[in-house]
Amino acid sequence: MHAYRTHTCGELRKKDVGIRARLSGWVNRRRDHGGLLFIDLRDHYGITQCVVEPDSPAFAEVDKARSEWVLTLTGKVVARSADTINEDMPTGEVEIHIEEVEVQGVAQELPLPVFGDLDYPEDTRLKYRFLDLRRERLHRNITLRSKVISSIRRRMIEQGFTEFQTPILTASSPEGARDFLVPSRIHPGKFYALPQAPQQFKQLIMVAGFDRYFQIAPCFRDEDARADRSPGEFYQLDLEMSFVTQDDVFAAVEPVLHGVFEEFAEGRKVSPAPFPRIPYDESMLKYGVDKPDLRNPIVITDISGVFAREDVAFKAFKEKTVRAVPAPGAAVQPRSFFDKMSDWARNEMGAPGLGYIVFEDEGGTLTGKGPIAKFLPPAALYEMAQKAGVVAGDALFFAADAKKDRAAALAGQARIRLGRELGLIKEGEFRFCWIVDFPMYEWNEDEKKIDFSHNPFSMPQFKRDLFLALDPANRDAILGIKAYQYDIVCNGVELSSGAIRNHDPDVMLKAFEIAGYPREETEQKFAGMLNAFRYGAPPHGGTAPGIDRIVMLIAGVDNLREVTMFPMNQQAQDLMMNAPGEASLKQLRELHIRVVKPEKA
RNA sequence: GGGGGCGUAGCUCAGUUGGUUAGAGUGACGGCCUGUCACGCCGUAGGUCGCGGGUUCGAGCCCCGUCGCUCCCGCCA
Repeated sequence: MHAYRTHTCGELRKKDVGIRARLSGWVNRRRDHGGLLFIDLRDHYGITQCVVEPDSPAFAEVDKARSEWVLTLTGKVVARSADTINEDMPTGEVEIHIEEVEVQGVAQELPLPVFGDLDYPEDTRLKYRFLDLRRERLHRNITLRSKVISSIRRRMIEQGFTEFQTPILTASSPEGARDFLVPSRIHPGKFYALPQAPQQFKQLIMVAGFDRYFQIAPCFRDEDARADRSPGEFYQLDLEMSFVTQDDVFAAVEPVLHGVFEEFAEGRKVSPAPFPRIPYDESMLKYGVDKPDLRNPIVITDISGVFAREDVAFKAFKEKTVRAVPAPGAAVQPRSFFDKMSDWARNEMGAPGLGYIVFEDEGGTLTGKGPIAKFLPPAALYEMAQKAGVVAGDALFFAADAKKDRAAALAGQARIRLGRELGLIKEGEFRFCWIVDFPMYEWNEDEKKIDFSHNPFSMPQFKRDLFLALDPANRDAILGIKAYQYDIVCNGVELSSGAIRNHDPDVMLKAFEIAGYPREETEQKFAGMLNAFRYGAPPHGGTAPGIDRIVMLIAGVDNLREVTMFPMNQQAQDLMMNAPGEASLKQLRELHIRVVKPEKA
């Protein structure tokens, strides 16, 4: 008989009755009936009830065992009597009558109980991650993550993609985030950077003549954490293809994402391919964000024109961008509902307020109620209702600002909030969309200069010779340029961004020049890639959906730590391994590093 | 860097307007119990109320500072 087990703890069934079996696992639960002692033994696969009676030679030893001790139990598999069958357990029709026991590992009193489904403080969970991971929910999530990744990998390979590894110790990659640096021992004063993404490598893979590359790629960015953004490191499904248009990339990615979500949907609805394509400008207008949650039925409208009418006396909104956010059925809400929205806009959004009108039906005519309504004659009210698509019983909230972007953003946040507060968001659905035609550049008001608005390696949607001839001072023309740049969004979560890349060295130098980088600097900073592009570069493009966020959506959790095996805390510390830690003087000397601690304020 | 929330037994939490010896559940320990599956019953131990200072006759509670965690803003295209 095997030293540790003949079966797993999730394996034994009625058909096994009569055999002698050996199980190893953790004591999930101990129930002492004096003359009779039950041990629920748990391993990765499941739980099996084991029983020992006082006349068994093993009784005294089993009696000592406590929660989370590791035991090897040997005994006969016995059918439970009809009245003791546990239908909630897969192994509930049988139990083991313990004849032998071996203690493999004892456990101290637990700082974090494994049994039960209570919530525990994050620092306790992180410090004792190995205990937290034993618990059913986390154990299931991490297993799910693995299944999702193998499903992705299988689907990518089926579509003709090939997986390659790219370096972890590399040069700084220009994704815009802060780099993690690794000092070089051999080259004093020089540093490797951990890749923020394998961006340049995957483009070089295309230049190298490979096609359809993918990788479940670790990415490193030294930026502060959020619930859906781990500090330091995360994984992307990184992919790149040659000789493709934007539509080809979409057509390659859609079946993978749709397939994976469908595979683990468990009854939830998944957008069929092709996913809707929404231009960036349209998304900013209708949803006020570039990552709309399409489960939310609210659509924002621009009604600046209504407040500009001569017969509208409400001066505060004149000459401003006014966006209307419908609140379907909100007429029945108490006054406090509207006050709370306004408080929220003031306190959290830094807005002067959030005006509103409640639409009602009075004898067949549409009327408006609320502080602003009296400034609008019936004709203006009617025009507004028409434009915003509201009827009697609905309300309209107004986001107004002299700056278009700020009005859009406030409206977008109000839309999200109203959707939640009014219970309008349909659960049990995965609604995908592509956001396309991102602007290539944006105006940096602080530094009074033109910046790349997203990925600097995207191909501008502009005729080559006209682009090369652009005057960098022609701000209007430049800010109007769109890029072949796209995001994929699911339920308001940005899963990835991607682009058709700029593979033309002249266009690339020009693109950087417009953003204020002299040619020499671009040449030097991206020497590897620019150089490669001068020896025959294919048109190529790709994208990189975030693995962690995909698993979060599928697992239905709102924190990355629920789907990450060994996460760090918000301060980017590993409380279990005590990382980051100090380096010894010897290590520092070898690396030619001296530590200068910040002065305490 | 900034803002909100939290910090009381090993663990999860309660603790009224500032007022006697800070409680419960769970876990631990001891006892009883032969069919439980969150077993049940009885008992015992377990507390620097995050830390420091202040107000007060009196502080877990109020004030100031500080530390830790968390969520958000900045940042991350």
